[in-house]
Amino acid sequence: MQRMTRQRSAVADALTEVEEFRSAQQLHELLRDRGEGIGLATVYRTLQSLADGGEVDVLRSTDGEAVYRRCARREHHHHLMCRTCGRTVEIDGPSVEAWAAQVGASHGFIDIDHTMELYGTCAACAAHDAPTDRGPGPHEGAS
Amino acid sequence: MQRMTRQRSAVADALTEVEEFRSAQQLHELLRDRGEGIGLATVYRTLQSLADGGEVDVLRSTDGEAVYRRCARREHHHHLMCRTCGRTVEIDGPSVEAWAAQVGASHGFIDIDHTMELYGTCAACAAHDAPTDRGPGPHEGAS
DNA sequence: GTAGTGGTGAGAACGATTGTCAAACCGGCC
DNA sequence: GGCCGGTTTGACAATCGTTCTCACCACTAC
Repeated sequence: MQRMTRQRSAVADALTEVEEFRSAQQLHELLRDRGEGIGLATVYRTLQSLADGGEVDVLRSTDGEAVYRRCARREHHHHLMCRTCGRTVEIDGPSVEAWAAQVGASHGFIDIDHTMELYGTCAACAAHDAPTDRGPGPHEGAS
Repeated sequence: MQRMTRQRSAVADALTEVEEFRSAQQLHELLRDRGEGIGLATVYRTLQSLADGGEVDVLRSTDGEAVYRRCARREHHHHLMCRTCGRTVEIDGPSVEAWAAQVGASHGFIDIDHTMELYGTCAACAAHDAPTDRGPGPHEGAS
């Protein structure tokens, strides 16, 4: 149960090469451009099964699109993403885990889980922007 | 610019009463049930403008649906939500803010922003479940 | 070779959200 | 109070990401 097909390894390979989060549609387009004959539905299915198996991380971009990435580490970790170029850095948040569990417990909650992502502007992108005028970005409302 | 119409205040009122995160569709249904004649598009538009004005917090449920909530505090804060009943607690994360800024800076990122939500099972729901057998829940993959 | 099982892909279906546009409405002005 | 012009509304179409359907293909065991 779970064969390694041409399409499946193509998706896995693409994810390994690409270091950033990509949407299913982007990956599909990338694979088609590369000459891989692969259907969109297959890309979705494959990504989903990879995600189920913990092979890739999934998260939702702010506009609700699911984006996927193969991460170097399999343990729980977080990401710091450049909001301009999309460059991503994997980071640890040891204190966050502990803090989350503690806050949860203090409110009587158990089985605490959490999601957390950092966004910023990386050094390279900050340099490209007019250094004099970069108003307060569109800070997301929630959380 | 920005009139106070019947529909607009209906949405605002509904959000004030409901203490939990609700999707636009849920709010629309709630208002229709209540007898308010209001269109779905209007609910979306109103929620969006309320969110733009910082009147309500928006976040994405794990299945990509946008959910809205009027929060007691307007400053930045986080949420601890029961994954069973949806009950939500607003929490501070002072250490998180500092940690995020520090981690970002150490990677050369500026203008650090973050999203973070906690999920758990509240005491009431934990009690309702068979206390003997509640396997490890469907822990989300990412983050 | 043949049957069985799982994978694939084109397109339809679906659900959330946004765009369209004429009609209703709000608020200030007379 | 009544009028006027821009704003908001709402039914519906359109869009977009994602999932479903189903006939067909690939691989394995016999």
